[in-house]
Amino acid sequence: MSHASQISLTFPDGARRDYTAGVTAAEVAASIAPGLAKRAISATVNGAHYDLQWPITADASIAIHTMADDTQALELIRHDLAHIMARAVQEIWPEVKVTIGPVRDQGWFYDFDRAEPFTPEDLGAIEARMKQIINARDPVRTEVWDRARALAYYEERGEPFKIELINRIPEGEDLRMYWHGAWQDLCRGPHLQHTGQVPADAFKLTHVAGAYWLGDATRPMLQRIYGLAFKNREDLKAHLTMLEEAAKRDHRKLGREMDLFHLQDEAPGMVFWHPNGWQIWRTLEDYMRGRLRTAGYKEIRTPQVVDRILWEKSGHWEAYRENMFIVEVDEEGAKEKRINALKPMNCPCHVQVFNQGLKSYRDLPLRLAEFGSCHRYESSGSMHGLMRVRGFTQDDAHIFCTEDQIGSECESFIRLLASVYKHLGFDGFEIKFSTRPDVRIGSDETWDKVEGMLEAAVKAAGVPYEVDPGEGAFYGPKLDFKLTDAIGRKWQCGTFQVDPNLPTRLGAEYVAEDGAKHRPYMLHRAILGSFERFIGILIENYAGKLPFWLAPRQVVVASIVSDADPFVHEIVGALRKAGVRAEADVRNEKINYKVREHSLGKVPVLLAIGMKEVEDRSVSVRRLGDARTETMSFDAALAEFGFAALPPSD
RNA sequence: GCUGCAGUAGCUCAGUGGUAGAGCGCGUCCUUGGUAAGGACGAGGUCGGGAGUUCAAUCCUCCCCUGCAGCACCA
Repeated sequence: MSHASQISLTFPDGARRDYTAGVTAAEVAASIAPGLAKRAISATVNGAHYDLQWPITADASIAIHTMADDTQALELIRHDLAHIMARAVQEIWPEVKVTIGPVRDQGWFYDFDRAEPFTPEDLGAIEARMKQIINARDPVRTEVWDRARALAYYEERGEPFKIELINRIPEGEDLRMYWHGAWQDLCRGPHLQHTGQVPADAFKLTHVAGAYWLGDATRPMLQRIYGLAFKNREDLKAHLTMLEEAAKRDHRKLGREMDLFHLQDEAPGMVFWHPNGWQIWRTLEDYMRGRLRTAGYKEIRTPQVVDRILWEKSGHWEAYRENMFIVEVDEEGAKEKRINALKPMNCPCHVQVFNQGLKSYRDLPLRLAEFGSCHRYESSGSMHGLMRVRGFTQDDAHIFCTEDQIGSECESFIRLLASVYKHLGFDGFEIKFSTRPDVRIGSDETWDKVEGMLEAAVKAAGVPYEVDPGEGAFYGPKLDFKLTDAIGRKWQCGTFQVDPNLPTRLGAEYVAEDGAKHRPYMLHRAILGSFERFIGILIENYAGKLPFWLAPRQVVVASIVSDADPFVHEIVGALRKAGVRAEADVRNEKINYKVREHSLGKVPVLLAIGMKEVEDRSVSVRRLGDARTETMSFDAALAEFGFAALPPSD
């Protein structure tokens, strides 16, 4: 076909070299240095990641990767492992149908269609077979096939999922077929040169779980096998250790150990708070109440059970009924049952408060806050400890304002949120700015205006944000705030949404300077999101070791000998008077036992009191996580812990 | 909601077609011990709920509930 024309490749250091068109990255690497040729694994050409064998036909920028490039190396290793696993599965069970197997965080998965479930023993067998395939150092080859050939091939093999995939690939696009030894799979690549390049001791099949074909709940349920893979054994071990650490932080486990809360069958998704857990809640609520008061919010309280008439007006009955707890009541003398619903959100009730009496523009912005208890019928499979529940309380507020107040309200909200997160131990958070979705209400003009205001406000707050196009609510754009916890997980907690819709539906209006009635904007906003979930996040973030001011039991004063008991009680009394949550431990146990028990109970400070302390009116201080002890005077202890018990302030 | 797995003492878990065990915890007693488990004795279970098979079910079968891992959902 084409005669040998020259192309020019630009390297990361800016150097250019000329090659014959159709040159492969492997050949390019060889032309630079034999050592590089040997170590090369793939190449990035014009920003896209390719195999070494892929021909380069035009001028391009190129970077040759070796195993030293973590991002590319891990992608290739994990991607090849997906194929190797699928091959191993089909070698063991030829009747199993293959589907897709992408790379994901820390590893990969592959979805299979098989009548019998995979067992843990099966995973072991698959893993063993995978190691054989790796050790065989089978070459990885690729070919471009035309559609008809690929369809015929999979038709013959009886692979309906692959056929569907091919039919979903746009006409005219190349179909690439990859061989790992004699086994082949439709794949866009890239891959390593041979299976032996995959480290045989740095992967592990972890578990199997159901997953819908193409993520669609109406399609067949497949079996997804998950694997973890790294460049070497040490990295794998480190990751497994990290997973163990994360499991130790599980708030469900810590919640039991620290006696914070429980859940039981009779009330799925509803939390029974124990004294220790409820103490955390109240500390957090009091703190938030203080922050909201200074920020100019008014706290209100609205009903739990509200007639369906209001939900019909607000649109919830139509759009959200599936998720609502319905309460039917036989009213005296009534022909029909009265239908109520437990409120799933607070906004309609807040509009009712706004609507009482005539509001003037002088009342705006009106910030109505409620620690609003809501109930949502979440699907059974989605509940998870405190993180996803059916009964929860939001730190909710709705700001009724004019259009030109949106910007400044947003800005001060972001400042408040950042300060609260910082106080609660989360330094980092990210902002997602979600813009107009395809399906929406309101004019493009309004959207332009409101989006512009929101964006300007985020910019003014001086915090980085990402635009998430089309992800806004149907009624308006929003900001979502995701904080990062101590082990790098992200949690979406805060939100700020502009809503010109609900005030219209529920008839909110105010009298403006012109004497006419106008529609206010309504801003939905939350900082913590839900108390339940946020407390779960706090527990996991701190691995149960809450900072002093949040800890349910802050100080335990433990006697070493019972002759010290009167002084112990005196200390506890004085600490409580100073605002410290203190408890006495005068049980007939040795001090070793008490130290162990309260350390496991995550009490920040233990004061041990023996006769020495009684004699010079001092305390022996032992702080959580520190085996050293320190002696200080009774008065010094009172001053220190009384101060430490105060909530943080700027 | 879907797929798979699970539910035995307060907790963690073992176990068996003939109505059950350990450790921790709990109670009582002894012990007053100086910074991560002192000792002895004791109490405690309708083996998640219902139905079926069986002479007999905690164990086998079916249904339900709840939980766990994912998937889907999260206006």
